[in-house]
Amino acid sequence: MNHGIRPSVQRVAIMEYLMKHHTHPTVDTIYHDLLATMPTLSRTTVYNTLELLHSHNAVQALTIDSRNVHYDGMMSPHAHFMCRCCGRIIDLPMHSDLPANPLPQHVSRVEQIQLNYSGVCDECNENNC
Amino acid sequence: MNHGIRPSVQRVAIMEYLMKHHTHPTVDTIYHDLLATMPTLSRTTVYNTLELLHSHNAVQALTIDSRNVHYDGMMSPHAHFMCRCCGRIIDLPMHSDLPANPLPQHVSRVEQIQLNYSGVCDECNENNC
DNA sequence: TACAAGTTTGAAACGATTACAAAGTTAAAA
DNA sequence: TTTTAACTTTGTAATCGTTTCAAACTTGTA
Repeated sequence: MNHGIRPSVQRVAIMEYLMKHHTHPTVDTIYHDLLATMPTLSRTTVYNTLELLHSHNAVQALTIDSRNVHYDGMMSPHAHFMCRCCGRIIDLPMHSDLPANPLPQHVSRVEQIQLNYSGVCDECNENNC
Repeated sequence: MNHGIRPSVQRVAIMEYLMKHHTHPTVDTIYHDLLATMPTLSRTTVYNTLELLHSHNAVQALTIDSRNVHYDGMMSPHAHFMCRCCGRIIDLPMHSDLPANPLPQHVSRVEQIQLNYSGVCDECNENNC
């Protein structure tokens, strides 16, 4: 559960935040939400911790949004959809057990796979936003 | 071929650059390379043009790299691999005709799909970089 | 209790991208 | 042609997510 990472108060709070909220938050969202209960929290700590968690494979760093990185505490294989209107990111099942293994040419090690969809979500489509 | 876009000198140069170079360049790479032959080219024009081409589905905007957007003039379905050491992005075949159609729940319109791998490329693995 | 290693913090720097207004270009009407 | 309006390019300045860095703080261990 702690992935060999020393569990400081801040790190635990950030990891718990990601386990609880499956909203694919950005650094800033996490920072602002946690600030309510941890008034001394620094944005840098959030950056550092997410980088640490990511490098220990405890969280995913989603690059679906070119504007900023989103984080995801759910590590089981699934895809993501981002609505280009409201920006929301939602989880999608990943049917096919994707081409992970037959190691592609020129590639020695595959460490991460992301399957990203984008378009318009139901809600935005109705509000033709 | 021109996707309903008025073909200014700059736009044609940028589109041709992407058709010729399958290196998934960033805005800055395109800007610098074209500057050699178009000394008055502005970085803003490159941004504007790529946004225009992208919105007309003439090019892909790859979000595989959280640092900056890369562009790809090849529109046939294929996946990408980015080496975390050298940063190079290479094309991979996309075997399985991916889950595009059975429209996922909560999604009204899928406009783009990206399948992104990352890890270490052969070359970097040898130079254990 | 003291020290060293590790962690957090906040300010400053960085760099990709966007906003904006002025100058330039193009196309079509008169 | 000439005029005019619409479109395009340009360069500067602003924005904002992220990184850098050093000082202050905390923790575990000697």
